[in-house]
Amino acid sequence: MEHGGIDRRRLHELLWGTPGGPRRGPRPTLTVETIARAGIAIADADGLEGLTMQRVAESLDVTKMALYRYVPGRAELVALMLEVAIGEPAPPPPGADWRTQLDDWTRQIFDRFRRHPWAHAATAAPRVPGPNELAWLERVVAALSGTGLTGGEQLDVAVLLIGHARNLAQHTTADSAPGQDREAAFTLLVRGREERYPALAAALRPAAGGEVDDNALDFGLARILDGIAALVAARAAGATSGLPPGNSGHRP
Amino acid sequence: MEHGGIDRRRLHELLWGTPGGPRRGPRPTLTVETIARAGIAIADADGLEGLTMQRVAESLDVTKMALYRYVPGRAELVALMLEVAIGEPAPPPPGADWRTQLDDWTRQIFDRFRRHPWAHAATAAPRVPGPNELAWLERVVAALSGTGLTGGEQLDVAVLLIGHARNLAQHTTADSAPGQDREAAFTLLVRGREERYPALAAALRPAAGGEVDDNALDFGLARILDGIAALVAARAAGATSGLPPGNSGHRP
DNA sequence: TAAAAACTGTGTCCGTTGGATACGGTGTAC
DNA sequence: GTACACCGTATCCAACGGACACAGTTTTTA
Repeated sequence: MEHGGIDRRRLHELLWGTPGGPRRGPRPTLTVETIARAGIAIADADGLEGLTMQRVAESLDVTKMALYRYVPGRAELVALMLEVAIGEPAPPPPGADWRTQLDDWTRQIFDRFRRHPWAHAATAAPRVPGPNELAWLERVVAALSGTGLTGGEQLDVAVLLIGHARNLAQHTTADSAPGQDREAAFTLLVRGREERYPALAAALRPAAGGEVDDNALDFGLARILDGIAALVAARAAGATSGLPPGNSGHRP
Repeated sequence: MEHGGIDRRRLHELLWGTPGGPRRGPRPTLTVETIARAGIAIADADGLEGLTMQRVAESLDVTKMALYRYVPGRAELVALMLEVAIGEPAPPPPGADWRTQLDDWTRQIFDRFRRHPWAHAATAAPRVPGPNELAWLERVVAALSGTGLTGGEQLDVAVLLIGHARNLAQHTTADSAPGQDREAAFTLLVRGREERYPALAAALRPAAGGEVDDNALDFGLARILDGIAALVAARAAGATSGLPPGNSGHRP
């Protein structure tokens, strides 16, 4: 199944189209957003593979085929669900510097992804971005507009941060502590294979210290923001001496 | 479809089990690895939703049900495909410092993910790691064992780097330049909506500079490694003064 | 050497899925 | 008022993952 790809034209119209004027015929009993919210509820509970057109229709008290009057197919429905589930970003805290804004931004989008575990799989393929998705992006770029970073670099920062948030939201499966499950599973696998994975065995030993308060989201975010801060500082220093904002990577 | 979850016990046996001694009955015509490689070829060409048991069986000249003698089901097949497609990591360049090693490591796993676009979707759900996946992890931890980072932090670095590589492998869809498609698509969407996305519009303006040689992988990787370097330096300075390796995040 | 046991690949069957299509009812514009 | 556009529904279909019983093949056991 998965009959063909997604209908980009209709999806774009659904994401960006205006409500439209008066129309003929009977009044629609549903809305695209209503359908999307029903799908979100199902996917939140049973994951993306538990989302069937039948179940969505049942939860709305309509027939399965009625949904196709609003949505071209299942793939487009998932795309619309994503746009609705991500929602609008909260307004930035006024007067905060770029680092505080990006820190806050990453944690917010992390929360959204964690609330909807299926969102990770839904964003696995290249897709048509919706208004909300662009609004989130706008916030990152706006936070960085004061720094010396170029436009392309600002977008790269957004890609970097959203990737980290999304990745960590997947690893943190809501139920227990962020790193606890991971380390426990690894410890079981490495046990008896210490000669094959010596460094891993050493790292998993309790004596390695620092496991308490381990939080992969905080750790990675702090590292990323540190790295961005270093670049911002370099740009600020270079701008006064007329240095062009060229390649600042450390590729050996 | 997607009949139930994956059979963790059989998958663990398939990933970690030994070849086993002599067995009764007719000799098997297939191998699990043969099946996995056939699946990889199909998924590489037509994506994960083009992967059906029927097609895998046809490409191996057997019946669909014959595959179930080797693999519990489709989900487990995908997991095995992932382990085979990722493969063993290349040996680290001898004598390289941790930064060079991690840089090299990230680019290598980025390449693997880019070669198999379906791998991103295959790693969307929490899974049972295989020997190869653990070997990749081992390399990161080994590279960092000389630094002052704790075991948990070393694992966090691995999560951070693999997340970035995987994320960028998705955005870079092999065909064209890494950031070109992205910016072109964004520009089209923002056009006519500059008042709604002002910062984004400014960032996408050609006058923003720096678009040339834009590479999101290089950019993010350099930022991450810069951030890790700062932590390593702080740990090295703190170790001589007896500072405990506590929280070094910058949460405001 | 004969028989039993274990394992293989195959054919048949089933429930569920996404989706196409044709139909009758319903509301608006001319 | 009437034609037309739109709605929800009922029916139908192909493709999918998988269960199950069966017949053939090889090794172990008696």
